Amino acid sequence: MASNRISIKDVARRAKVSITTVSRVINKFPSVNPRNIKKVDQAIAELKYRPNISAQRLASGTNNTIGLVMPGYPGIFHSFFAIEIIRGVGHACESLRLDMVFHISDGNNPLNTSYLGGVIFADIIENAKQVQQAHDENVPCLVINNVVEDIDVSYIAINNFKGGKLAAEYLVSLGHRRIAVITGNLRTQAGFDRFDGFMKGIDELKVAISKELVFNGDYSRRSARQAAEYFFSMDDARRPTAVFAHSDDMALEVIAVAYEMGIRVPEDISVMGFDDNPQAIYGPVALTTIRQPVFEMAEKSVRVLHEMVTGKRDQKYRVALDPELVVRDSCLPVGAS
Amino acid sequence: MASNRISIKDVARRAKVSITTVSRVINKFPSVNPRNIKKVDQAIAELKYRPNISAQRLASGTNNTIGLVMPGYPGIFHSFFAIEIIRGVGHACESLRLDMVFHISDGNNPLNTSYLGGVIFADIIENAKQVQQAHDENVPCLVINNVVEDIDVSYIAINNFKGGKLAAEYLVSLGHRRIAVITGNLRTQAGFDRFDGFMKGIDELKVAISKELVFNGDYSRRSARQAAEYFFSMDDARRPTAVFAHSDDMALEVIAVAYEMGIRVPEDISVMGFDDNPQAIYGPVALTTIRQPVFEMAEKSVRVLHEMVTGKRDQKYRVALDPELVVRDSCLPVGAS
DNA sequence: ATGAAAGCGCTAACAG
DNA sequence: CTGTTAGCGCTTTCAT
Repeated sequence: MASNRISIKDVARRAKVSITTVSRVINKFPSVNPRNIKKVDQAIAELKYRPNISAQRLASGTNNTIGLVMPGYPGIFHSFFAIEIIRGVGHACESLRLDMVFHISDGNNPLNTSYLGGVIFADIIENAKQVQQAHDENVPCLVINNVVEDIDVSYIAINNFKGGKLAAEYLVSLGHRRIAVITGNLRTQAGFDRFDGFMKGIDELKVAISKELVFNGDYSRRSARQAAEYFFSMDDARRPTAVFAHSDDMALEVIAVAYEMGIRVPEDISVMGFDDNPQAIYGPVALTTIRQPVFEMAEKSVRVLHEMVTGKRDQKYRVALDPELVVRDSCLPVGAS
Repeated sequence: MASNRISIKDVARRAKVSITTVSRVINKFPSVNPRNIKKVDQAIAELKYRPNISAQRLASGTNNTIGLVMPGYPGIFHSFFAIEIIRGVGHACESLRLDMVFHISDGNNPLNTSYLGGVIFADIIENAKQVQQAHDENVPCLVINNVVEDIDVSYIAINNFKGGKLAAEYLVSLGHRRIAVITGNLRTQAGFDRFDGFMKGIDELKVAISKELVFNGDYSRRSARQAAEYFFSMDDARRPTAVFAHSDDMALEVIAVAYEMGIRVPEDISVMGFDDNPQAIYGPVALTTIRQPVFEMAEKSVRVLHEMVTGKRDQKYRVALDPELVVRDSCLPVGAS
């Protein structure tokens, strides 16, 4: 432990008051004589005193540490999603003066929640047990990016179904009929729902999509490249006129492959992404995409959790935020080149 | 605080032993009767008991929480560097059973280190004060990615100067004479050193580089795109035959722009990166780059810090790791197309 | 407005 | 191998 030898006693002695008074000024009780406040503040400064948080927590029985547990599967850290979550949660913790302890988990080791005021699960992938456990242990918890039905916990999710549908409707409205899709990891709820929403949307509009235009990706650029090479090597009659990638990153890769092969976007083919990653604005074409408010979701999750931890909220918080269509330059009506 | 009412006393009562014995089995003391271990473990399981970490810390005077403070400037979170740091630190904490509290900082608010066993600073950008403060407060701390001379702290850095030089030497050995460079943020030590090393390397080899071939970037893809457009619009006599981007991300963007403009890599122009980002292997050409072991550096930093925190290391740890050249397919001898 | 004293839940001598 | 007893540094009654 850091040499933090000076304790509240030293401060009290130096300020010639009781430790209780010192405690009071530390915790900004209103009932302290201004003179004493001054003396104590001065003593604190001179002694470079910093309260021992473990002691504070033990004595007060409070805990403003929250855990952020992220699925640890390979590649997640390179995704826009993960970064935005970390940023959003980190930012909110900073402003609420909460400590965030960060956990990468593959779901195998049980989570030690004993020193956590609450925990935020960034998606549930292979680690539903941990959520169940936290819930069983009565630790306030909240799940991000996942509509959870089987456990009675709070969540803030994105309506990915609607996002997929939005994409389908937009592309079809542009006259596209041969629309390829590069899915995310279908074993995740987000991946599945986007695909599901897209297909249902297509279906409702009486358009059919052949199986060969569905490429099972995994959010990686690598899988997008494979998909693009596959689609672009098709002969004219079968080749898609539009491709909907389930992440902006993948869409960007599709565009890159297109240019490498001398195919222009959007003139020769329309490309649509999902995320609204700012990176996607500065390429050769600004990307048309489905925006999902990840940062906001992450921030909100901290605020809600904090309310639960502090007892200001007793009931569960369960919402699915709507994504929205962001039209930029990478999609054109079919035949408009 | 999470309802964690059951305490060590309850366990002791239930197992019919003293709380000390319970404490001993919790902390895996070797000297406990197997029978008692069993009884205690059972009681713990039945009661769903989880020790109160604040109490443990207060009583033992230890603290296995470490802080990771990252500079909060825009864009950092989208960099390979930041992600690798988080991954590496997170991973090492996981295996050392340390808690990592994550801090995004613009360097303005002072850092509260009172509950931190130690602190890792991921680079120093605008926040040298915080490092100084932690050092003054006697909190074990370690700086990553920065050779720090003016404060007496430990650091693990990368020899970026050497990295830049390596790039210069390789490109020159390939016969290139008009070599463009897209720098990172020159106000960071890493950015400056890479550039410095590169220029010195060029210089030693008696090659001159005109000012117009130096583009002041900032690690963003956006700046790389600007740079590429600028370089590629030059007439044949002035146009560079190779470009060295100070990050793989930027190099990838250069390649993308090249293909968009019908310029082939490496046939028409050689491109070199810096990082060894796995993303850079799957593009149209596998990227030749300078590898810097960021993940390893991050992991190592946790281990070293942990030694400092636990008193197993008393002197400062100060190293600069060597980067290495990774030759793949994006650079060709000049005129070899 | 202030202080004395009793814990918070646990670990660490110290005996036995 | 086990239990008793002090604290760790702070907050919180309860008096004053």
